[in-house]
Amino acid sequence: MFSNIGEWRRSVYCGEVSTDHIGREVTLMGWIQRRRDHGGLIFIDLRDREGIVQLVFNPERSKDVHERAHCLRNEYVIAVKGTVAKRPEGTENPSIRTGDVEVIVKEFRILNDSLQTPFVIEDRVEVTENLRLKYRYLDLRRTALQKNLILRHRVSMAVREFLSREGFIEIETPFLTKSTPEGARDFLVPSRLNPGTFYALPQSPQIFKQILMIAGFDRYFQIVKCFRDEDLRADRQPEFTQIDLEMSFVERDDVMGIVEGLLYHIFRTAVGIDLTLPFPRLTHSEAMERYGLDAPDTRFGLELRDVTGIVRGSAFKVFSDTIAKGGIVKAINAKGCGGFSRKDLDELTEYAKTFGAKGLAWIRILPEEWQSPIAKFLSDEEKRGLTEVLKPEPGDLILFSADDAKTANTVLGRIRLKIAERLDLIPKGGFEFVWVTDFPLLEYDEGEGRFKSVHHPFTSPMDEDVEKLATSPLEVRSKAYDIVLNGEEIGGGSIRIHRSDIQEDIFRRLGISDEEASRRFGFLLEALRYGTPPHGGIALGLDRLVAIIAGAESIRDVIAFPKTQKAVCLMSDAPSAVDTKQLDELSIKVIKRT
RNA sequence: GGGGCCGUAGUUAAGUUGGUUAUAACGCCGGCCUGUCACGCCGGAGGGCGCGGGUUCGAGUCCCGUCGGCCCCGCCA
Repeated sequence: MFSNIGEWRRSVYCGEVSTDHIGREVTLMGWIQRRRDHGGLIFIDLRDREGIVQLVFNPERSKDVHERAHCLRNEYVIAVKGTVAKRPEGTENPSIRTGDVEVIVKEFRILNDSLQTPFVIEDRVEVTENLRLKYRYLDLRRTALQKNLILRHRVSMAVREFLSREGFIEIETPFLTKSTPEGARDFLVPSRLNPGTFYALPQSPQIFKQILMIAGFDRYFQIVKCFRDEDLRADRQPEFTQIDLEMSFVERDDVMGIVEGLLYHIFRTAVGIDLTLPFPRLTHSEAMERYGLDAPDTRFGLELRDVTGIVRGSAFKVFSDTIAKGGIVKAINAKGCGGFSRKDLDELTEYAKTFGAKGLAWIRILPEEWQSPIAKFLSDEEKRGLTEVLKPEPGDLILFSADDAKTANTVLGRIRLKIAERLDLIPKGGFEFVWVTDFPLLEYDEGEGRFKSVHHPFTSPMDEDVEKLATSPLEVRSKAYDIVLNGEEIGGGSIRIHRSDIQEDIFRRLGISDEEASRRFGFLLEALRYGTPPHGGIALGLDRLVAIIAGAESIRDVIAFPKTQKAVCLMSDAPSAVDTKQLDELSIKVIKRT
């Protein structure tokens, strides 16, 4: 039954057979997508990477070939020789690219059969994700995923083209590297040759790329896997890919300019869209004030308003007490949401609570009155103030969050997104970029009782804020910048500290002792003393970028072999236990925990 | 560490206040069919409801536990 391909070689991809081939003999190799057996005529859709084409087995052409075609089933792999013909008038299929032609089969070889697949290989067939992940090789046969991975390839090519042209040199950095104390949890790799010691997989090539700048490469880039052992999300995998780059003798605008050029080139060549440059910029505090989040979705309005000044002395104690304690009150006018039911509002409140809100105050704007549990506490003056700021009209819904600034903003920022989703305010198919700049350098970690870097400890403070490091460290801004696309952070970078004295000072302020700093980062601190040029860079999340371009819900749909939320590969069943012998060689003993 | 949703033929789903033999569509198998393309028509096979307990005369339906998938909070310099 089976044949080898022998001397047969593909002459054209199934999806590329066109009217140009009419009358010519072609050789195709592919998978059987579907069989339509009319008893007489048999039609088979043959699929390969580029698409499908209809094969015709006609008993009048060859009784033998037609006879043999009866045993063909879905996902069998066959090679076909036949003549391309224009389809008879009226039988064209405009829904496929090859729909004007068909291949009259003269001869075919069955290269392999297939079990019945656990699910049908078709985009419109919805299958649960665990099944898709277990049979990833079948899932990847579907055109949607093939398209995504081909898009990903085109984006990668565009990156290499553009950055090479701009003088960036692609240099590989080690995967077996050193654990760093700050940041995410490391994946560790035991060293057999050095029992009891471990490499860490890189969370990013950060230090290596800085050292490449010290080494004088001037411009570096890499499309590189990074590893972080943290919990997964729709947009987070334990291993993910960064477009990593670093430049010497630059300031912030130079890096941002290169990234804008890079994204322009990516969208131009891989997507066919001309972006408008430059991208708008927001400072971090502006983003927080107007959108409540440091990754604002600027595709729609519905901006947050600060009403702290209006309700400072309010009889509604939740407002006035919060403000008295240093908090703020933010409000949003959800246009046209006045019809939200009590249940809707309760659900919204529950949602708000997941982000730390204690509650969510609301006012329904009716033609004659403001309907709300808090309306009776609001003075006429407060109502006037709110009216001026929020411009409420009958049918609107006003929502408030009162809390410390960060919580109040976050809560209402999330509510803003929820409302926009519900009101269908988010334009489909668009790409809105925005830079977020002027991040604080440090934040205070209550849990650990120390300062932490907002970006990373190598980020340079703003020159004009350096002296505030000693007096009011939380007010020091950094030379960090994030690039946000459609409300998702797709990259972040900064100008780095290029002086060892400042770097040591920052480590001290982060509560990292000189001893620890030298143990963990000693090689960097030493390198910084040997003529380090000013430098900075950025890393873009390739998975996220491609996912957004592809319109994918999750980055799993743009990664060939992704892991589940428990970081398991359902296809290969990694991670798994290993032989005691392997552990012995590594001087590792597994402790069972109850 | 926590919250929510989900798990029923190969697949996707339905399954009433617990009550005869667990439904449907697609897929699969067989037959018929020379212009279909989500081909059509006829016929057929296929599951005991993720797993383990419990309540009950009786459990996909209720309870407890457990495993797995997804979304989210924390976490992700």
